[in-house]
Amino acid sequence: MPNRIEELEHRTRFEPAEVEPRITQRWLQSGLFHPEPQGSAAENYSIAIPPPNITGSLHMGHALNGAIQDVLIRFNRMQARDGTTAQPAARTKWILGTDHAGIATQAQVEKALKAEGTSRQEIGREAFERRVWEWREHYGHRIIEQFKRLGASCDYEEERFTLDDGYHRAVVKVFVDLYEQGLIYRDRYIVNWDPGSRSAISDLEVEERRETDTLYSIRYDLDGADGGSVTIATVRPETMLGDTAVAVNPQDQRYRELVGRMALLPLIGRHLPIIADEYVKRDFGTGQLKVTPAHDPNDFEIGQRHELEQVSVIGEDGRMTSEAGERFAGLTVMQARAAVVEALKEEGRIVGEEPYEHEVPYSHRSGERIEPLISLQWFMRMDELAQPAIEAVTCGAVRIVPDNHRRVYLDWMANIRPWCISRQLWWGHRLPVYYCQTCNHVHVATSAPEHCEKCGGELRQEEDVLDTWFSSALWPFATLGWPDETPQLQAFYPTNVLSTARDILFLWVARMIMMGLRFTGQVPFSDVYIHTVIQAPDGRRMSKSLGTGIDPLEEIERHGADAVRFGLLAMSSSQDVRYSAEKVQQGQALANKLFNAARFVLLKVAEVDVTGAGSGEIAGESGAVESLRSLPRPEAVEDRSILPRPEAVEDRWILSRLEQIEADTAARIADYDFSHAALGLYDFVYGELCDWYLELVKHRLASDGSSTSEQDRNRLAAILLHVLRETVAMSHPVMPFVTEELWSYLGGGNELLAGASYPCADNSLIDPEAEVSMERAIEAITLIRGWRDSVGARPGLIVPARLNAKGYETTAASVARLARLELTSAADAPAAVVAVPVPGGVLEVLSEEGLDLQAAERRRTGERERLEAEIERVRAKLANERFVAKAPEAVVAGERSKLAHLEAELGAV
RNA sequence: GGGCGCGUAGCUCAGCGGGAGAGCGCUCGCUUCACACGCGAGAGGUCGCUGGUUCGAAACCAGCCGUGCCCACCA
Repeated sequence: MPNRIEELEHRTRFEPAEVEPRITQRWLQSGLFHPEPQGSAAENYSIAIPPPNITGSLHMGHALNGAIQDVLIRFNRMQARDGTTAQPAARTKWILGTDHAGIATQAQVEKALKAEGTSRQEIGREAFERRVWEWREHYGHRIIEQFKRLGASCDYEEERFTLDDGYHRAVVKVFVDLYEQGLIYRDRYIVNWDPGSRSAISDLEVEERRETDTLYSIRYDLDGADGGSVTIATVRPETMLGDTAVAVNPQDQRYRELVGRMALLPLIGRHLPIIADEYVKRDFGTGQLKVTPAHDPNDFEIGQRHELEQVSVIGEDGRMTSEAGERFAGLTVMQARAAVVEALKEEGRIVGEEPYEHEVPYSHRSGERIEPLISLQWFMRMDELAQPAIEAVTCGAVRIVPDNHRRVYLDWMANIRPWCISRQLWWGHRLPVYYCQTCNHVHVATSAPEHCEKCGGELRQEEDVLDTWFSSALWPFATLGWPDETPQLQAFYPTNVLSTARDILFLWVARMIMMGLRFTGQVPFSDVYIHTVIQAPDGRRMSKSLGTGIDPLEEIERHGADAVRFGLLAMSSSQDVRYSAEKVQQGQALANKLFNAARFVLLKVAEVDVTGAGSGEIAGESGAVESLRSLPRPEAVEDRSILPRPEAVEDRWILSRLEQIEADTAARIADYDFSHAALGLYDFVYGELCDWYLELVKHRLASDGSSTSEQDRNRLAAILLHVLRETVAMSHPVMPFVTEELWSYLGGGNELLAGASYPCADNSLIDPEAEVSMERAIEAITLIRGWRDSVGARPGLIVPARLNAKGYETTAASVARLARLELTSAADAPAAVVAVPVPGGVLEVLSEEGLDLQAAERRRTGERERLEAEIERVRAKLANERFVAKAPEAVVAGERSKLAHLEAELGAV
């Protein structure tokens, strides 16, 4: 041990690049991340990672969410290993895997093929699929490696893939079951057609862009001898070739007479019935609308209501079809638009043109403009699935954090629409649907039937694959072996929390809840945590295409994984936040500070140890240091011998602060308040432990031994080691690498910190019989003065805490201000002292318990009493007639709801 | 159009009923034997605007302005 500590002498900095790979190795070899499936999900803790795309590379969102989940996982793993409980250790598992990402992956491989001068059509489906699998073998694990660099403690030994064999079985079973239950069906429907990928894509993959186009007003003549015309407005004149009606609002007096007559479609000459439909807005344009059921979703619905013909003039390749007429067939949509306008102008039919700004749909994936088209697709009916998923959230079986997203979820679910689940791709789960080549009979089955059950004819499997989100929706249970009742499923399903960004709340989260309930009868997770979105430093969205992305891996390279984790967690406060390199820097500084504080203590303590003495009174037979090292944790803490001498106020103070920060950090992590958890650690380590406590205590460790007894030095060494160990252990979920490294010196064994137990706040260290009294505080001041004088430091401020006229306790800072006004040197300090300065001019109040007053108050009264006091206050306010009469309705209502809230909280305590 | 955020020091953000704060940046001074990824001392703010509630508002309420995100079928 001494040798190892000596080597610290020269490591004056924490070097992530040197430490991280070494630590990662140890973790991976330890098997700590791979729990055996035992016990029930209620006893265990699990998180299913949002599976990154195999095409993906770690971006800021992954890094943040990775850090968040890892904090939860590590924190809970450390809870689970708490040796103080008699129960068998619970298991903690972070379920890992990747998503096959249909469109994105296919696009990647197609790009590669193109570079080789070929195409998927050319090589055929089978060869193409082989190519994609090869691609996946090569590149598909990159992102997993990147998660390792982040320090993410996933179960790397059981990596799943949304397209592996077992997973496919789950997907097929779900499809077949839902088909048999009548929820999956085939229909002609207008879909968002992406000409780029030649596939239908979901509403959720459509991105609207604001563009300025021309709004044309076009005159259509009426059929009949009496002349007359209607004027319609459109930004897409090319679609008029597919018009099959003209519509007006039924309430529109102006056009009563027109309904039932016919208009003539210019250029084509088709007869268009004039119909009345509520959809038409009377005040837009002329209030006369052209209806193109085949190329506009709204018109499609109007068409359904009025049984209109559907004329498709745009094909799946994004070009005009023969239905558009010889003149236009084969043109691209934009070419056709110009040609149609020109033709109409020749006929003098354009009666108005104005610039018009509107939203134009683009494919999220291919970037091409969406063409709404009619095609034959597979759909899933959602209303029946949605109902239980709505109840799960309203009754609290699934808790959405922060809860303002609840309403968004519920609103969306209440208005849910059928889901188009088929995609015209080659990469994905091919639908388990088989068509008879002879009689067209449709078979849906888990395994391919040999012949048509009706006519015995040849069968051919559906070409389409399922929307990627179909398989993702099964993630939390399909990864654990469902539909088999595996031990994994039993031990880890349902999972505890799903952490994700809010943009896939519907795309993914809602669907997992629906599928989980339908197929397992249980919610897939009890909490949904919606994390912050990190924007680029300039406030724009971080995106590769905008060039605003910041690569987290580069940041890790530069500052270390701990620093990046700390920074991201510290940033994750509100809904959107800008990336702040400074927070990462702050994290780096903290890692280094912690490292050096530990180094200092270890080197000093080693000296103390060498002097060897130690007395039985302190900590058993040998010196405090040795005994502390060898003792397992709980005993060490409960060993009263490490309690400080009553007069050592600063010891009592740091120990009580330690207990407080432990309680706070644990509570913050449990509350998903990661930024305060991280920043709280920073404040403690910097502001209290290093700036203040270590500075105060230095002279007591001085090796010349002039000012302190050997006994005190031993005792102090024990306290220092204790504080340091707990601080390091407590910081581990946020900064796993430095802390693991330090644990190899502090841990007293070969145990990894990742597998150790989380320190729990322990009030036994705050001995009620040894409260810091006024007299003792004075002694503390004497001590501090002595130290200050000995190092020649400037006089600090030493002031009393006091109550103001109203009886409120003043805060530390207000005391500071008072002190600054009234005192200029320590010599003027009043005799009764309960507050002391810390470097930098900030004051920390030492109460009679040696703590800050609020914390002391909390401990004294307890949570229940605090709530009761709060409730009493609010009740009194509501009982005040003047208040109720004069305050705005909303204020009173606010107080009432606050009261209700507090009462509920009290009930929960 | 609806919903949800955010506007506090030059920058990024805490604070959310009684003191205007942190990190970074800036100025000055430190080879103080854990740490220059450090230590000490400073400068810097009508807490977006207007009203209201209150003994007291950066914080609570209303309205406005600015800004960002999500959802939505207005041709």
